[in-house]
Amino acid sequence: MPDVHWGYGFPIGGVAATNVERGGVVSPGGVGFDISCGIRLLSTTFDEGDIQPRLTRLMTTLKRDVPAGGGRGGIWRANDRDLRRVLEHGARAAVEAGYGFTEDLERCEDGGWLPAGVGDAVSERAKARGIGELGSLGSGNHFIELQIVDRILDPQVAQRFGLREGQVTAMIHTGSRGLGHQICSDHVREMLKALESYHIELPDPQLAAAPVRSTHGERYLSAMAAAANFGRANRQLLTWAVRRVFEAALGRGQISVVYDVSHNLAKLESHQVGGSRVELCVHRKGATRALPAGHPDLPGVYSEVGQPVLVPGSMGTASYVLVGESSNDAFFSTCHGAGRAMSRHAAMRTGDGVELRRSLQRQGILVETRSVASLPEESPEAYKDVDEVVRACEGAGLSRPVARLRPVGVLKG
DNA sequence: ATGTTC
Repeated sequence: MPDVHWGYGFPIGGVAATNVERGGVVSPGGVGFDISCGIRLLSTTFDEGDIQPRLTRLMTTLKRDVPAGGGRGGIWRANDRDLRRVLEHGARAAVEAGYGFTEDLERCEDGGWLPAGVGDAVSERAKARGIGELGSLGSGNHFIELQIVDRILDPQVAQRFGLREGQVTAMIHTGSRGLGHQICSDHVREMLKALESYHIELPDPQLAAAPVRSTHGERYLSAMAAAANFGRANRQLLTWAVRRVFEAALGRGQISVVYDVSHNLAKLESHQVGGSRVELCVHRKGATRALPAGHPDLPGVYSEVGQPVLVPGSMGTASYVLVGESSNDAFFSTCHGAGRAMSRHAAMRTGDGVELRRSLQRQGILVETRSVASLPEESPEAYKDVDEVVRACEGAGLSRPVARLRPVGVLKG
């Protein structure tokens, strides 16, 4: 994908499909450490004029109510049984516990959950790291952003997505936190020990892999599904927090899910390859699934137009909503964001966090964070131009732009 | 991305 950059084992912005029936492998490095990291977009019944006078209050409350940064707890004080339900049922478990509505799930990839039996493929350590982080933002490039629909590029599709010019939206970017990270580490280690038994030779241990149809492959995929469920429940819990914050600041209004989609996941999918249907294990790492109109896996509400694709820019630049295209020849995948142009280390040398925050504020973007000092890691300078990335995807026939969103408030981890 | 090195 055009937002490609260096990553662990596989690049971020990469799509790799393996043929399951012919011994194709699954590789944790092809998914990434932050399993099921992804974006959820919320539409609101509010307009820019409704939130501008209360923006400071909205952002302060959001910062107060959303645990962010490392090890700061989660919204849901979950017990072992709650965690188990989350690992097995994802966003559905969060909704059943009162953190949202059944309608939310309809507008999530996979209905918000993948079937996952939680055996010993999810280690006790992974569960211990996850239980206190249910409903937390994390750090790095994770954020909650309040945006204004700046431009509608495809009116018909935008209408179906529930988007109109001047409308307030909220974008949530987070993943599976320490739990997903631990699952990735655990399974890379397990697979490395088993390489010889599968006759796999690798140029680099970061490419650790096992056949999809093998003990190690199946164990990873079931743990990965549990982590994906955690990530989706996490975004559902943050949705609940956003709804509460809006209600406290602005009173009654409606906040709906536009879509929720992962950009770090491997999925078993059926695709047309060389004239026949084959079962593939499609790894998307920093790449977003983008189903075209008419695809059977789409929820009914989007079946006629195609899947919403949620593409965040960098902090302080626009984000996009795209839609899947039938001309997509990348196993129905497209970009996932602007993509880094600088390493975190190089980005830290571009300037001072306090100054960056001030400069964004001058552009009408209120930034709240617990760590101003690390803000330059996420400086817009450190990222590619999202408008160009989106154009490249359109030119390649991967996806088509539907709406451009401009930020007014950002909560960073 | 991450109890930023088990």
